[in-house]
Amino acid sequence: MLFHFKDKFPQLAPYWDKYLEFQKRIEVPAKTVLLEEGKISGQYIFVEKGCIRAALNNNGVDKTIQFFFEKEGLTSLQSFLKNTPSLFTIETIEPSIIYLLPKVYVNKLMAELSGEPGFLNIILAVFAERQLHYMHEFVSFIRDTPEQRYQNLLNERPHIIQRVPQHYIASYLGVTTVHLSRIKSKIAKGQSHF
Amino acid sequence: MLFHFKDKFPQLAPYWDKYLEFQKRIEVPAKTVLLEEGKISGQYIFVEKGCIRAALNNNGVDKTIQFFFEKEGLTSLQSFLKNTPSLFTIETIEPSIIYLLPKVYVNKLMAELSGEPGFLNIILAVFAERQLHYMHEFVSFIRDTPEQRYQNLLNERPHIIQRVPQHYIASYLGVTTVHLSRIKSKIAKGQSHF
DNA sequence: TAAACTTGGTAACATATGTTATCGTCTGCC
DNA sequence: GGCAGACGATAACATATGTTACCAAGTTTA
Repeated sequence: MLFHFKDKFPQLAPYWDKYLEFQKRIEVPAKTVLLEEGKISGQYIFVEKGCIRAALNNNGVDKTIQFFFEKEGLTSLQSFLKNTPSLFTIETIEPSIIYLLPKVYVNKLMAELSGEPGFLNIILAVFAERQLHYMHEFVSFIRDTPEQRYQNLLNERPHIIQRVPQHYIASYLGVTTVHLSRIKSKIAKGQSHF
Repeated sequence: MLFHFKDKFPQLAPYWDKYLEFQKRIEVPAKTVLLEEGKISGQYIFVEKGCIRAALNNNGVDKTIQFFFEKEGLTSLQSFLKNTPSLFTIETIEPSIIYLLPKVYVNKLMAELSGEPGFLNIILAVFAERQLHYMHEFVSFIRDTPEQRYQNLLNERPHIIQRVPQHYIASYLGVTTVHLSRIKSKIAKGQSHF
């Protein structure tokens, strides 16, 4: 969960280089499944180029729950830490270049890093960020309407709307593709009343 | 963020005792505000007895986002760590007995603990749990209907339904009190068809 | 003890959102 | 070049959910 912070925390860079040889670089087309729902996650995923989504199958309906882009790392945390079946699938949206680091090396890396001064603060910052991210997503569902969540996406993470097919965004916002279309057309009409 | 794990991780117990003298014990009635939305969190909150909610004001509408009970600890993490205005209010639901530990002591405690062997694993486990909690809440909004979320509450955390007034639960589920009443009566009808 | 407040149920109506179906465009592929 | 599938817009109708209003039973408080 650390490599995507190597720019933010320069003291991690040597470790990145050291573990580079254990990472498997793969170049894959769109819609390649990197981790299947129900399987156990055995590796950490780092996005060099392209774009990825996490999704789950709910009674035959595909629901996207998160997007990842260049320089971001991910895994199914719960599956990775607890060796339990992953609750979601991880698959590419665009043709992508991915680095995979097997779990054994992640564990070795963590053990090495635990001696690094200041590492505790780094790991706390990383985990706190993730926790706050999910909390904000969750609060947004309690507080905002789907239209407001779409506006938030537009304002705060427009790259998602630009790069990701709309039907993935719809389920991520908690609505159907039909309703997301309605939201967009409503916003477009509103803007034309200038 | 640690004291509520002192039972789970016995090696923390001595620190709990050591810092007990810096904790302020207060006994407060229901609806006592412990942290106001917009203010900066300066202390960690531990629930000895009673029950607490986190909530925010959205255009005059009160929305509950989380509940806490005996032996749980909490704070506005983002406000506490970053010294930014809290996004939510923390207030008691029932008359409660609360322990408050000022931030300076939390920091001291963290510094001391960082030398404890195995502490890294503990803190990672604690943060991972919280992260997964919020992720599950968030995924539930994408995947489930309000009725399903109410059923989940009934099955997984019935104590919430038993102890907390229904209008708090309604906003927590993302619906109005009227609709939660409908959900309950629908479920009751379903069950009576035996 | 009476008034005020809190809590929760229900009805009637309004709005938001889902479902199903149809159409058009684009893109990859053979 | 054409065909199949992916993607997105829209309409018509069905269902879910919100809004407002009213009622009733506790509970707190003056």
